[in-house]
Amino acid sequence: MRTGERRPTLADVAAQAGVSTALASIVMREAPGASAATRRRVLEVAEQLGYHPDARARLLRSGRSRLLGVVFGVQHAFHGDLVTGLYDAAEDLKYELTLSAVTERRGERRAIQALLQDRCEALIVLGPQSSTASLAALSARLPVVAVGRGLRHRALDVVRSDDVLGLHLAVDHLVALGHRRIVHIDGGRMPGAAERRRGYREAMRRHGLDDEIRVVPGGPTGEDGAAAVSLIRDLPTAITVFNDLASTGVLDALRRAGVSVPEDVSVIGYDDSRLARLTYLDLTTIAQDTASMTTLAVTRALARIEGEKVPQRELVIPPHLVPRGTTAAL
Amino acid sequence: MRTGERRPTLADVAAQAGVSTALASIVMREAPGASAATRRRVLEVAEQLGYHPDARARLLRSGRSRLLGVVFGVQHAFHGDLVTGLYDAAEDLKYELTLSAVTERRGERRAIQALLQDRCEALIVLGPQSSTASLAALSARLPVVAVGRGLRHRALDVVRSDDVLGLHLAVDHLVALGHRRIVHIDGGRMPGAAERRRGYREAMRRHGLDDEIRVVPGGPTGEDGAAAVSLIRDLPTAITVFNDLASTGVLDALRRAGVSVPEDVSVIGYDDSRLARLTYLDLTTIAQDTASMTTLAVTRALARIEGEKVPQRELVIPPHLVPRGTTAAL
DNA sequence: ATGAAAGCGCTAACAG
DNA sequence: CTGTTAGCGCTTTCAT
Repeated sequence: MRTGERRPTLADVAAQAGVSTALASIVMREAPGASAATRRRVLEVAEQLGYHPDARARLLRSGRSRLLGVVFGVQHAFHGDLVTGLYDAAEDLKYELTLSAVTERRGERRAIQALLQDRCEALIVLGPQSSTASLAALSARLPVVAVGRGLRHRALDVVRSDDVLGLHLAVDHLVALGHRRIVHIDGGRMPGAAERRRGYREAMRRHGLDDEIRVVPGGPTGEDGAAAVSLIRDLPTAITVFNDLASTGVLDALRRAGVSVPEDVSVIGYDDSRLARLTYLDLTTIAQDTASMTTLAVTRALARIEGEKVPQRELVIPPHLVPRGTTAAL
Repeated sequence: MRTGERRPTLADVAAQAGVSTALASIVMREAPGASAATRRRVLEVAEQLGYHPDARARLLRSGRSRLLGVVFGVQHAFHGDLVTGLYDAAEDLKYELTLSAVTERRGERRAIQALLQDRCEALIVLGPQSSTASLAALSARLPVVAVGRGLRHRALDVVRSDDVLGLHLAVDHLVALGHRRIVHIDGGRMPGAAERRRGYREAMRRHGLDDEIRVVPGGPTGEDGAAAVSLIRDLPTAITVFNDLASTGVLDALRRAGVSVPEDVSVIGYDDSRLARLTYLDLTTIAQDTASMTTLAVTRALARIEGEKVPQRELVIPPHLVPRGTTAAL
């Protein structure tokens, strides 16, 4: 189906339009310095020949790639939201995004390697798994922005959600509804778990509920949530859970135990994932502000590329509560 | 943190190692024609200098990009599985994958455009949304493989799952368990819905259950599934549902109605999504063979690039049943 | 086994 | 406004 001929080059277009390649180049990249007539003619020929500029040659010559590398987990629903936001944020800036996925068999190291070969000018790593040290080493080569995980290193920019605040919001909401006996189901060693745990404890204390503090070991999966429920000694009136997925396990375990939500027990998740939005789950949850996070990540990457001075390496974005059907007044 | 110096080029490595760039090039791309000693020395210097080959220059010179463009929906969980499979399939071939995401605000057209500028040699489009005509037009420029949606056009390669067979398997499974009164909840106008509907009807007839055929209008979402349940007149003993997500709605609606699964009613979903695998859902479902689909998609793309003759434009992969906890003998 | 030279498709100086 | 010249960093003949 394909024509055997090679694809047209700028030289072809130029020749066909009867101008030099330099002039054709000016037209193609909409640079000033070509007459309207020429401009029209070149564009016409380009269209007719089906010419598409060769991004690689272009970038090779201009010395810069104008590429922002994004490392993301392709199985990770939340990363999908972030990638969407990143595209939006990069939209009008004259930078392109290039994606490199982390899969079960393709580690973060390989994903990053591919991006380096593409000569990206900065890296935005979603939920980085590499060691702080190795990312910091990378940052000697190009700016690295970590999103969603709080790495502490002077060479790394970090954009993350304020997980401590997230649990403050959750507990405040429950207390406002009259709850006092509130249990937190923990996320173990997952990124963010420590902060959420701390946020829970702080908020409980702030409300004078020191004696009610109960942290039950859990994890990130539905099973973890379900298992955690069975560890709870006397049923509280409300539960804050590490994330939405674990919450679904919690909801299911409660239901099996004959406990109604939110009549008997209120439940709050974390992430505002698609799961939480399912109408029949209708999970009250804490939403991370992906729009702000992605915009800031891109802005920060560009600032580093341009060599601007930036005041702080870490940007902490406040999340917000999304009240839905799994929380109710006592 | 970054050193101000430009990144090392092959010439730097060559000079430092005391060889020509040509020789250094041979070493870097593991081509034959360099002594072990040279090889070692060059590699050593490269490592020490932190040299990374410039993919763009490399490809520019060699005239080919050895790039396979992949268009995928970043929000689409199933696409995540496919992308993972594609990376695996491309692993040992000397082609690289380059991803371009479709988001709510970044249409398939833009995603494809970016890939064209990257000089991909073939396009693999997951769940294409563009018109058959526009994809066919594209295929005049480079091979296009559509995955997961059955486009019928002589210029397009298609790799998809056999949805008709999928529902045969579902119905057969239920019949083997003693079910006869089996309802199908439909997917409306979604890709694959028509085939699944047809597969249901065919299988029912094959089992002599013509009189039991009941197709209830539904859709792809959880809500659709829940709504469909309320449309069912007299409760059957089993339900086949368009997909897993809708199945969760079905399960929830049944539960609310006091119907136990699988004791009273068996339910089968479709996709074997992560949802289905959640232990507390434990949904019996039909799994698409993503490994085969992705392997074949890559193989086919390469065959087209190499200009091989291929017997058929459409590859239909059989799915398989994943028996779990939502189906039981009558 | 190694090196010299040419050039991939394009853009950036500089001339005119 | 337009053309000429020189590469970007690499691979590929073709010599040696």
